[in-house]
Amino acid sequence: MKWDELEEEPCSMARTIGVIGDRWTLLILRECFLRTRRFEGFQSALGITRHLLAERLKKLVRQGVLRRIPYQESPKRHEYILTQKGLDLYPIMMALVHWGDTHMVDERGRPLLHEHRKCGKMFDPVMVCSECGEPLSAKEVHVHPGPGARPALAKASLDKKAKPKSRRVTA
Amino acid sequence: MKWDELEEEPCSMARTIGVIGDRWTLLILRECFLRTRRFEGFQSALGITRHLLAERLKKLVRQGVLRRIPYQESPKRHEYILTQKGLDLYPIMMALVHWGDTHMVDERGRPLLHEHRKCGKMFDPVMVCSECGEPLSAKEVHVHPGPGARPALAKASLDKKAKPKSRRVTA
DNA sequence: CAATATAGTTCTAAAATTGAACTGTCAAAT
DNA sequence: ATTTGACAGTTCAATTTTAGAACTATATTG
Repeated sequence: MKWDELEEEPCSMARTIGVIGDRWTLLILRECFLRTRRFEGFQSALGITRHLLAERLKKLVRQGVLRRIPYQESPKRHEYILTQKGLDLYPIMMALVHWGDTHMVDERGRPLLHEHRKCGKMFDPVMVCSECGEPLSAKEVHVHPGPGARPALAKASLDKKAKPKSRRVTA
Repeated sequence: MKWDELEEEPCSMARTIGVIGDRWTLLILRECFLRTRRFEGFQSALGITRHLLAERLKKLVRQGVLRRIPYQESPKRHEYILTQKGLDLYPIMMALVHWGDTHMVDERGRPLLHEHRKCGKMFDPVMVCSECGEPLSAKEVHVHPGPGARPALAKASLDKKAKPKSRRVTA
């Protein structure tokens, strides 16, 4: 499967993965949330090759996750800042950090603590139901096909002998 | 940077990315949450090459995200099911889906809807502060070094001439 | 006995990533 | 006036990963 195909899958998770689902992109986004804005900043913070960094930044701009804005003329220089679409990735970032905090810390404890400005306390992120406010767990959630679901495959038309070139990516 | 180095970074996000931060692994995990358990099931649902699938499943088992359990003798067959550590990835999955639902849907709408058993309603996942229950956004959160933080680099010891083989990955 | 199902392994070709050097503009230092 | 350094990339060969296809192995079904 090519990676641009991912974004056309009828699956929101696959589409998201098509945009941010690779290792360097996720690390670049971490830096964005830690207020890194410039090429050299990303490069020296991450040790990514300049080639890949340029490539990934270009893609994130194309996708509307980052905006490239000039911060000086002559020589023209730009910085990369999160758009609203990019800022909306925050829950994903926090979920990743929290899982690491829960399952991947060593004896020394957490590398970072998070303080919530509004209440002034150190906190963990909790994912809750928008309707009832209760914390979510996989077992309490049922999925239903939505309006954008792939139409159910007609079982009768599935010829066992046919060798499809690539199989579906969505359940 | 090698990928096993990621897991030793003093950054919970980098460590998490080291475990689940590649495209196929994320898609495999999506299938796990949709109740796929067997090799052929993953393969035909995803169209992943058998080689990579075997490799990724092995890694997820090694990391304690999946458990490999026999479901028949002769020929010995196993299925892959989520451990608690794996189930704890649920908020990450939901955050990915929700971002896609918000920013990547086409005219037809969402591919999947989610029903919360407890309250019976279709919902969106919302990330809130564990202490005050308010929804979180990047601007309201401040980070502090935790007990497992990398000790601050002594500025004086940074020799500009020294060419470090690989730069730090953590801010 | 041949075909099918399941869960892999092995191999080669193609694609992505690394590492290192190179380009170009401008400001500051010698 | 010339060299040095900061910044933001680009280019290219070598290595690593992934894709695609075929093959192995065990047991059941027709």
